[in-house]
Amino acid sequence: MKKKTTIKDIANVLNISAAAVSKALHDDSRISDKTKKAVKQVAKNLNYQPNHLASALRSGKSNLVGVIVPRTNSNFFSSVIQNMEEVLNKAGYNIIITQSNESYKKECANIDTLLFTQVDGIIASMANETVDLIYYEKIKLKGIPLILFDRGENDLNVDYIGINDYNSSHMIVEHLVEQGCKRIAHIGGFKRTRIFNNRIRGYVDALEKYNLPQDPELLIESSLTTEDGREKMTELLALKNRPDAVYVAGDYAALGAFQVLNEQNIKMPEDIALVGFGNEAFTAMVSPTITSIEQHSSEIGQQAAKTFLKHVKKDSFTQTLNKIILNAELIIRDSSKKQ
Amino acid sequence: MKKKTTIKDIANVLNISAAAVSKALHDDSRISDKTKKAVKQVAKNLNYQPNHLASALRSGKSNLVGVIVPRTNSNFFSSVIQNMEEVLNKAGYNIIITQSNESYKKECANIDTLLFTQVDGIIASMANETVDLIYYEKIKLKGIPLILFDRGENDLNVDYIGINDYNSSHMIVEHLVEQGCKRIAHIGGFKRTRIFNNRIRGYVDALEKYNLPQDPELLIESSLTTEDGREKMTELLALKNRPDAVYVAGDYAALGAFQVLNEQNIKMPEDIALVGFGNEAFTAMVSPTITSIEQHSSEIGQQAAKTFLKHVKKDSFTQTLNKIILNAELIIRDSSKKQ
DNA sequence: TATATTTGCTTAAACGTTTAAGCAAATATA
DNA sequence: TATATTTGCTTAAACGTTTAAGCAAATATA
Repeated sequence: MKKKTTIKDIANVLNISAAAVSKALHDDSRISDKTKKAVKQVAKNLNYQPNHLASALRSGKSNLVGVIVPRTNSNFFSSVIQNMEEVLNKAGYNIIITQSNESYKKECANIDTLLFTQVDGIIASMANETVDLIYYEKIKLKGIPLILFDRGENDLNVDYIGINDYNSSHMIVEHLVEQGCKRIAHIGGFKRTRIFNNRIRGYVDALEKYNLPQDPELLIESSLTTEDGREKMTELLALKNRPDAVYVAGDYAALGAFQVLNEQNIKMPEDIALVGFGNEAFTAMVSPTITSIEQHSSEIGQQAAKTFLKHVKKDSFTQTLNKIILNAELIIRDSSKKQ
Repeated sequence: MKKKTTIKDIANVLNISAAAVSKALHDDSRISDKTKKAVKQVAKNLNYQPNHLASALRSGKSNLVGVIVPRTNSNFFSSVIQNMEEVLNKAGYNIIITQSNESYKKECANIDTLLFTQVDGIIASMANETVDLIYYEKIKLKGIPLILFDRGENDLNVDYIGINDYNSSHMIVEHLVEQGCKRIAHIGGFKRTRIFNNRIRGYVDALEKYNLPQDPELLIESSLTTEDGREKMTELLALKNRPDAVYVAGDYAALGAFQVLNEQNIKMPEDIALVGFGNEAFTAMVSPTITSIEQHSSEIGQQAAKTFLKHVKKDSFTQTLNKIILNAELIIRDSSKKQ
């Protein structure tokens, strides 16, 4: 537990100033190659590790990017994070991952933590619960870039990267119509969340387009947990006039619905066709496999990181609503394919 | 993007020294209640946010704990992290999560990042690839606590929290014997990794105990990816004398094995009984559901956090091999239950 | 009432960097 | 050869805290 090597230790060895050492380590053009070489050699010999806190304090840059996700325990988010990290690492940034567990309170605490840690920017996807944007406004007020992905809000007027939810719903309904389905139900998220509202709008408009019945019984909002999926599917099965297809706006809820159908020996897709959203790994594992929407998580992660880097490159920037909308892909599997 | 409020701003408003403000905010006993109240009120009014970098630099404590996991995208690790976080947050610590993606190189980079960020300690689970412990020695040299969980190494002589892998294997073999299985194969991890070695030893010793054949063909080492599971199961099926049970040392590999069995229409458990390890969510989702081992992730997370806190509470500590071994639980499901 | 202790602050330095300003020596330009 | 520019450093201050040391006033103790 010996004392750490500092820039001053190096300076003492070489009989030069600490400032010169700092500049040499940063390859400043005003330092001779000879000195640079010597400094780097001594730094190595003494096992010098720069003190990140000190440099961050002095320069006002922490080279840390904060990430907030509802949970890391999902393919989508972990893949987004992995790709984001790759791009940011190359640019010299490290990331701090925090999870909100879909709780507004935890999300606020995470924002405080990240601001407290003096991150240079925040990339976030909002919790389901989040309605009040005051904590996100705090980030903007701090003057650091805020980038949202997947779950974002137009009202914040910041960069957003996501898929075309409205079109995705269209694709799903279209696919189900092609399979011969006539009564298509939708277990959606809450309308107050923009992406779920878009999925609902897409669903409704697509029904209209294909002249299908728009029974209010068939459109249900929920938090899209697995438990919600079970519950809402049970409700749908209790209807006098059952649906012949169910489109669930999230894979975890789709899994709940899937379990209920299996338990009640209702055949997919013959009796009821099922479609999820998110292309979680388990959709390809269960039997029958579940049709779902691939959201291009790697692309989203990369774009989010690049957007952040674009902001920090300029020394001044103004946050505006700037959306990057990717097209999603429908992965057709057994739960909806009637051949 | 107005300038940030500092302790000095508060001091100026109240006409006291910055030191007094700092002490008031930390409820120092030598500051009057009146001053404390006034300071806190002004802090609130000016929307003061403490500068974490400055306090960390001065006090030598960052109140940050680094976490390294092979991946966050697994129930086990995300649950460990969640529980760890809860305990640490309560004690005033925040965590920085990094993932190695099972890569030794990435793991080393993560260690550097965390040390660079001046974390007060590191809690880690090693990548499958990791053999060389030099980077972990770096952490010890820095004098900050290092705590390992799940995938650890005795040679490092640090705290470790994990389950009893040897006993778990015993439980599994015992269960399979009870189901009438006679030729039990094991798709294990690499022997060089301590936990997988223990699982292999447990498997071998249990076979001996129950007088079952110890055919070298039936013991296979791998990286335990889903792809490995597919491959190794295919190898086992190609044997002249097939096994009637397969115990896979990881759920992801078990899933690969499961897929091959399903594709070849081999009935579980009648033809071949299957057991995984880790109790990942999907083991309860697939059909038939897969028997697995629950590792008590929440307990592991809490214990790891508490162990860290125990270390930082004392101002000096010596790292020694100190193991907390929890008992795992066998979750019996359809893939191995012959009634 | 005289001395000791406690209370409630202040002063000043420090944590390890970075950076603006400046200066002497070396080199380039007229 | 005289002046201008460049090179290669140094000095000093700063980032925003915390903390050891100290001091006057208030309070407690003998």
